[in-house]
Amino acid sequence: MPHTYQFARPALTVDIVVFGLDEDDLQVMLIQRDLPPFEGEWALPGGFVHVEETLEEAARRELVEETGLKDIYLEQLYTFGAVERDPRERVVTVAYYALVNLEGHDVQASTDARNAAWFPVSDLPKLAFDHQQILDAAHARLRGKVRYQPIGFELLPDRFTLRQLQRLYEVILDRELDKRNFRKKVLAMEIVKETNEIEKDVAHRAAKLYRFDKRTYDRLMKQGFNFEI
Amino acid sequence: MPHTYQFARPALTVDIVVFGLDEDDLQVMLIQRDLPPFEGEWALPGGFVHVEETLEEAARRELVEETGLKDIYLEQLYTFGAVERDPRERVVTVAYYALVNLEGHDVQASTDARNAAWFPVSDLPKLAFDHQQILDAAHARLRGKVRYQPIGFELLPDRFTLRQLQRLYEVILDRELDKRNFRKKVLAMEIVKETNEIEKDVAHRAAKLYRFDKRTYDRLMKQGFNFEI
DNA sequence: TTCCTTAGTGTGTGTTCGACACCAATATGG
DNA sequence: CCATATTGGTGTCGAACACACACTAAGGAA
Repeated sequence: MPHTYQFARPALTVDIVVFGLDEDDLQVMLIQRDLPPFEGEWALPGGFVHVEETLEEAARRELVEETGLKDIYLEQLYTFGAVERDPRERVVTVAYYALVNLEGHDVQASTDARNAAWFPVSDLPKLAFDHQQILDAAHARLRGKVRYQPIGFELLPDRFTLRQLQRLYEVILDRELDKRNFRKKVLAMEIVKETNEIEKDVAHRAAKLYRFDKRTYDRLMKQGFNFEI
Repeated sequence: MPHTYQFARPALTVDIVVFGLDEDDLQVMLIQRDLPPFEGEWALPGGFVHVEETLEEAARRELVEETGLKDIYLEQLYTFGAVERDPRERVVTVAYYALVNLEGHDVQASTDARNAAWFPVSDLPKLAFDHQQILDAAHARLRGKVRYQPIGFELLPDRFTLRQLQRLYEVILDRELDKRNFRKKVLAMEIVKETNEIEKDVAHRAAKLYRFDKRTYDRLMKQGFNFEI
């Protein structure tokens, strides 16, 4: 069923940078390509935008198809339109980034006959197309955003310890933070609430579990704040 | 010369929100449409992306064609992809925003047989398509960005007074700032340099003219800073 | 020369940032 | 059961910064 237009049109795709938090690493979900070009190389999940779906719908659809991930935090990153970024033809891609916590979501590493896997951002394989550039942009955005928005909670399980939250920030910012100052700051902005529960099955003193205060969280998410920790 | 593809493709356009600074208002450049749909209504400058040009090239080309503006500060804003945003067919648009100073650039209000004009953001006509939404997003971005990047200098002439700079910030942030604290802060970050010149033709004490220190400016532009004034 | 308008300048107070060290609780292993 | 290893949890002090605030200086206009 061919479609004809008066002027040539670039193809339009979405690509998604999915960040996940491991015990001590920031990870990214990659797909091994089973078709040329770049056959066998690793690439970001993504695909063509259908005419009857929005960009975000396309991103969510591709995520489910290729990785099984759904109902996750997703945000538009940037649109990449270099003329030669795909060797076959002109392809413009709208990049999104996603945050998931590796414990909560059931990640089917392989669906759609493709090979999917997590890689630590600090040790990535060579990526197809300009996907390294897209990933760098997403990482930079994450680092920048964390300073003025309470982003990143999506990377943690529902109940978490303050230590986990701190490590999240340390991994994203790539530097160590002072424990006392961190706790002071986080508690002061009232973004988390103590629960009655404590950690289980740890070989040391168990930490209290916290959860976000959704109200404060959403408010700060909108108006921004200053997290120069 | 028709072009045929196996699957239907959305059309791809760029739209540009051009901000300019008047004596006391933040303004936006709009184009009056001479074709349906929305014939006669005002819209953002923009147009189709050609297959052999990048997105930014398309934005700059359309700006020259429709407003005569060139060599200006331009930054990608967001990509809008709602299915029904154009009543004719599926059109995805990559929005950019631009900053110019109204004194420096020779703005041909009308080129390309179209009617172009500046409007204060506080008093806009009804806009075609979803352009009001795009404009709101650009305005929000400008307000947000001004807090952590020395953006906005592009809105001023080459030499300017600190009073002008302050009014720029006041207009963007939409609140009054303390003169002494403002000057203290701006001078402390060494982003501007005093010149030997002073204002001319003013009916009161003439102010010193300043210009940016390009080195500091570019550095802060990259690494960001904190402008919670 | 008087008046009007904007330019230009400094201090003090409260708040926040950032550096820094020790005891508490629990599991493990001898 | 005692020792040890590991992480949890807490407070203070000095420095830097944010913010509120009011008067004199300069120049043109009437």
